[in-house]
Amino acid sequence: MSGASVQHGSAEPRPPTEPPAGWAAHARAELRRRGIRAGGARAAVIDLLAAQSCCLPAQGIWERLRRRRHSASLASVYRALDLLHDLGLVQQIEVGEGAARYEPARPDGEHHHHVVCDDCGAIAAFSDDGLEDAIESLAGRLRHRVSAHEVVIRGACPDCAERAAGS
Amino acid sequence: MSGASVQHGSAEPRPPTEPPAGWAAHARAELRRRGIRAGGARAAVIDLLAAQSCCLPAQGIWERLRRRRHSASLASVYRALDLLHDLGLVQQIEVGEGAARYEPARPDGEHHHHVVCDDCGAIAAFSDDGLEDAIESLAGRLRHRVSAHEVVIRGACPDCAERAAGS
DNA sequence: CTGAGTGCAAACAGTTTGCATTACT
DNA sequence: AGTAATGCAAACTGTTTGCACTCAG
Repeated sequence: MSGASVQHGSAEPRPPTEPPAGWAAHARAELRRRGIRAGGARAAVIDLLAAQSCCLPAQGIWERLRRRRHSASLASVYRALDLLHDLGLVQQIEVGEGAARYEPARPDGEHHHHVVCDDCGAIAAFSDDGLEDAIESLAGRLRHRVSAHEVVIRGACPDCAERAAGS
Repeated sequence: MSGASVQHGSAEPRPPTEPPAGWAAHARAELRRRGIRAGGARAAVIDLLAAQSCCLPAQGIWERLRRRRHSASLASVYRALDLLHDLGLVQQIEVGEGAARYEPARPDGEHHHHVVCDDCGAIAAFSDDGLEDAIESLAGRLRHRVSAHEVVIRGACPDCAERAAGS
C-alpha cells in the first residue's frame, strides 16, 4: 500500500470538488443577519460561487455572469467579493498568475488546497489530512496567533507530464 | 516538551534568516556558465539579493539599489528577477499583497516558508521538518510530477496579538 | 422615502514591452 | 566590433475609487 493509502486523506487531485451544499443560503443568511442587502450583483455573485466550487478569478466570475445574461459590472463583482471575503464567506487565493481567485469558504472550516500545473496552468484541488495535521502542529509552535493557511503545490499535471515524457 | 520540541525543526519564526553563504558566487557562476552577461543592473540585483535574505518585492529591491546609489531602472530589476527566476536561482513568492516578492533560492534546495501578520503585514520566515515531510509524502500520492511548493500562514504576529489582547 | 448598492469611467499600482543607446566580452 | 543588456517611456492588466443613479426595504 502506498498510493492506496489515500482514503479519507484524499490526496488525489479531485475533479472540481462538489460545491458546498448550503453555502448560498448560509451566505445570504449571514448578510441578512448583518442587515446587508443582497439584491442585484451581490446575489448573483453568491449564486455563481455556490454553483462553481473551485476557485475562480474575478474576471471569470464576471464573464460567467454575463453568459447567464445576469449583467453585473466588474466593479460590483470586485466589491461583492471583497465584502464576502471580509465576512469570511469566501476565501481569496493567490496562485501566482497575477490575478486573485475566489472560492466559497465552508462554514465548517473544511477546506482544500491547490496544485498548479507548471506547464498548462491548470488548477486542481486536493486535501490531505497529514498536511493539515502538520500545519496544525506547526501552528501550535509558532508564536503567531494563526488564523489561516494556504498551500500551493506546483508541478506538471498528469497530462502534461505524460506529454513531456512521450515525445 | 512542546515548545521545546523545536530543534532542527525550527518552527520558530526566525529573525530574517541568514543569507545563503555563497549564493552570489553561485548565481554568477551559473550565469557565466550559460554565457549570460552580468554587468550593470543584473549584477547589482544579485548582490543585493545575496545580502538581504528574506523576500523583497521588486520595488523594494529597486529602492535599495537607489539608496546605494547603484542606479538601475525598475524595468531592469524586473528583467533580472525574471531571468534569475527562470534559471531557478531565485524563488518568487506571493503573499497576497498584490506585489510578488523574491528571494535567493539555495542550490541545496533548503528553503523556508512565510507567516504574514493579518494586522501589520509583517512577514516572517519559518521552516519545519514536519511540514516538509507531510508535503513530501503528499507529493508522492499526487499524480502530478511535483516540482515545488509554497506555504503561507496567516495570523497575528506576537506584537499585534499582544496589542489586540492588551487594550 | 432614503440610503445601501450599482454602473460607469477614470484613477491606480504592479509589471511588461518596444526601441534607441550603452557597454560587456 | 558585435551583440547582449540597459534605460526610458509608453502600454497593459488587475483592482480600486468617485460620483450620479437606482432600487430594495
